[in-house]
Amino acid sequence: MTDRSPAARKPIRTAITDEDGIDFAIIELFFFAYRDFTSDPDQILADYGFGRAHHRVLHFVNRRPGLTVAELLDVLKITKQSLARVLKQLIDTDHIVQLQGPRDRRQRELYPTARGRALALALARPQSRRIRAALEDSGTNERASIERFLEAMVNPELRAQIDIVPAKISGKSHGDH
Amino acid sequence: MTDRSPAARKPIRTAITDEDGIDFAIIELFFFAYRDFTSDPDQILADYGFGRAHHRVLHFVNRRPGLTVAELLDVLKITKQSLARVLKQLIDTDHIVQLQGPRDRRQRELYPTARGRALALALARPQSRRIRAALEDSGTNERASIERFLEAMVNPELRAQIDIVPAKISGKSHGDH
DNA sequence: AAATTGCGTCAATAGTACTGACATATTCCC
DNA sequence: GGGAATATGTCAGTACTATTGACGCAATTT
Repeated sequence: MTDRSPAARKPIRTAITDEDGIDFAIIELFFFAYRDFTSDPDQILADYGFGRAHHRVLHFVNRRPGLTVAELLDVLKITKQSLARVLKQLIDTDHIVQLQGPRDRRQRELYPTARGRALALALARPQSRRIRAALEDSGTNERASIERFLEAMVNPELRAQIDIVPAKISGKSHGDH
Repeated sequence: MTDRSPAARKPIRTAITDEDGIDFAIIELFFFAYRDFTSDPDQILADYGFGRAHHRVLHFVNRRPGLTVAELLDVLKITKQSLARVLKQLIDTDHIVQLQGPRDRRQRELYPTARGRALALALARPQSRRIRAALEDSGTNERASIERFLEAMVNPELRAQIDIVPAKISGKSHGDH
């Protein structure tokens, strides 16, 4: 089946373009943007012996204090076993604590400690700086359109995960500005 | 030094907000958007026994036909040894060919084959569809502002890597001659 | 009482990355 | 010409993140 003839190995010397209406420009920009976006916290995490997995857990536990292990697995889309090691390390280092669920005592509600909150903020700070700078650089007054675009990039079924977050929903939920 | 007292493990029950001016909304949206953005090609790659690493190599070899191994390593920011396995598989399956450099015969110029070109397109198609849909959904007529934002998110020193690409400006570049 | 659920853990495996070391061919430079 | 530097390939060892499968325990549900 596989064509091993020399012809099949002829090199194509022209660059792929936006033929077929494929948006390579944004595809590639998205790759580079995300690569650099995650590189900031990666540097900090290395000091703790943590990886990106720890960051994600820390982030969501801070964003939705009291979420259960099952809920966390659902958001991260990883397996229980993958989470286990990472979560254990974060608990052992007092970044996260588990509390028995009030209604269902089988559940473990996850909360950040002061230390976990501090680390989450430290990790988010350079990312936020980068975003702010990008919004200014690009002259994008329209922060809202960036937000809408990113949200529209998420699978519709999964958009629920986003809206769980407090801030966003009622446009201006008290608390900050 | 580590405070192991009970006080240090007190749970924080309030969600982290945009306190300190941290832009959690976009941080999180970026995470979800990229997660789903990469999930499309991941599905296709699985059929070939390939992973995300193969996708990246394939993409850049198609984008910049004739780039050398060293240049590819620089763009991907991985080590030679990491690239080796992936590249070997792509060559063995006739997705990519190596040609001896014309000026410097130590160099190996990398080119896609017809098959490699086809796979790159197949992988990009769903991503491009998602982008197109997101631009329409979000009513963002201003595709340019999304592009500017993403570009501004990239480390300035590394923006050169982006601009190497032909397409963008004179829609009809010939790659080489 | 029995079945189910939420969580934790053990064992085995895989994919992707890393560092270090070394071989080969080629080119550069004195 | 000959040595140094360069471009690539490869071998060995390690680490991290992820996977699946299986099992145990406690609590809840039926």
